[in-house]
Amino acid sequence: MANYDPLKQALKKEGLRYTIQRQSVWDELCATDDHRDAEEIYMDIRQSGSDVSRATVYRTIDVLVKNKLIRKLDLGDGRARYEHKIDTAHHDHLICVQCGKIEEFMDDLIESRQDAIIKKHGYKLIRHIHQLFIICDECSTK
Amino acid sequence: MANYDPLKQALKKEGLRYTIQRQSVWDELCATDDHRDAEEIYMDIRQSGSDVSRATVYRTIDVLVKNKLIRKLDLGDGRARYEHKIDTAHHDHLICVQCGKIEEFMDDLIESRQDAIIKKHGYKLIRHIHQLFIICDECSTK
DNA sequence: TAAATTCTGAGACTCATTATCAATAAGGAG
DNA sequence: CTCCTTATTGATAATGAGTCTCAGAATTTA
Repeated sequence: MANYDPLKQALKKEGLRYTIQRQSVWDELCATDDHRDAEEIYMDIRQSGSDVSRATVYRTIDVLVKNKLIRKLDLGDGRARYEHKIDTAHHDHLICVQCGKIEEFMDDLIESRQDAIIKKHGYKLIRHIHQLFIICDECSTK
Repeated sequence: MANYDPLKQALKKEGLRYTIQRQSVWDELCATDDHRDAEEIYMDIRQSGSDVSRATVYRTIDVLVKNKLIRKLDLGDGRARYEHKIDTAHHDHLICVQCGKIEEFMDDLIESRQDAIIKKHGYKLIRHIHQLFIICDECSTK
């Protein structure tokens, strides 16, 4: 159908109302493939002419994460980053500890080994985090 | 040599003094194989009869992490956990999202795939985080 | 022993995130 | 379309892990 709208679907599922603020947050998240923190997203929304409070940005992000429209990344530096999941396949992250650049990687073999480990223990996998902290080529030649 | 003392070695390397407080923190960290947060470690030190301030616990932990005597775990819940690295091989973690139990796993194939990915990009691996969030067998039968 | 330097502890502070609550807006009933 | 109920918003206070500050205590060096 032409009107497939993941935001409205998620809100309906959660019994929440559709508002311009929530739309603005979602739009901003979809606007780039970056990995931004809440403050950056908040500032970028203002930049784009909309006005949504920080509180609403945080609240909306929570709903979107819960409904898997966006992914939350914890890089261990105290600020969560977010990326949208529109038209993206599963991937994990390479993070340059020097310049902060974030790239994505995916390895079927690693994924299947993970599953095997879980199965061996008789556990159920809920989610996983796999981050490779590196020094990128640009940073290492400086 | 019989007097190999990793704490004293690390302190010397950092140009820091040896104190009873730092010894207490190190002793407490070595006392269990648990994955405790700073507050738990602080309380356990008091429990054991010593008295070290929270500030000193945090400060000492930093030195120990920097010198790889202990490992810091970030589970994404806002509290860092610590585990000592005495007589332990490299491993990653399985975390039950229900009961919080933490187990360890290690897979050579995954490790080598990681290295291959880094090499392919021409990067240098500094460290990695690989966490499998699961529901353990006990929790799933409840 | 004295002087110089490092450590410690108590509490103030930071900073990302969450909670509070009065004012506002959405959505349904009529 | 208007009223009414209920959810949402924004401003700001609160939270909580972790860090910083600084005066007094301890250690090392001279």
